[in-house]
Amino acid sequence: MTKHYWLMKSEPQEVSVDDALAAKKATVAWTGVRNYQARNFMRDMMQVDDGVLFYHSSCAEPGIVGIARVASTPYPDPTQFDSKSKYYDAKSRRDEPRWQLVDVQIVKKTRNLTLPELRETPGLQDLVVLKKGNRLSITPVEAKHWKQILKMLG
DNA sequence: GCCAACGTTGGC
DNA sequence: GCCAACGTTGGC
Repeated sequence: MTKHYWLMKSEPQEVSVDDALAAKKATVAWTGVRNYQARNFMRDMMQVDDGVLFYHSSCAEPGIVGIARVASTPYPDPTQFDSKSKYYDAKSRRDEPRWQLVDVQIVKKTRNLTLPELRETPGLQDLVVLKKGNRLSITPVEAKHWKQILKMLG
């Protein structure tokens, strides 16, 4: 099957690229997604070894801060069953989990390729995350954009 | 803190 | 099924 590419947003105050790097095998479970479209990307589209742009959002300097990969097949997000978690979902049942996630492994920390820099780069206008009003925490990235961004990050 | 944009909920 | 109200995201 064809390899896909993704941009995944994380708030650095929750899980930064450094937090992910410090984790065992530089791998984190992508917990907390509670949007159906983003979930569907993880559940239905992602495959092990898909490319991931690790993006910091809701912070002083939003931007791409690392290259990562999808490191697992989809499985139920454990936080949906944890009543102490802010991601707890009382309507989700163990025999029919509502929220699925994948593990994401950092391949390389990069410089911060900032949002303004992305916006002014010719050729990246169609990057989904740059579209007006976009709020999706996981967006597909076209192969040509992936290649261009990797080149920019050296 | 503001607010545009969008998703979800629930009354009808 | 419609749609107003409400909640959330996320840049600024």
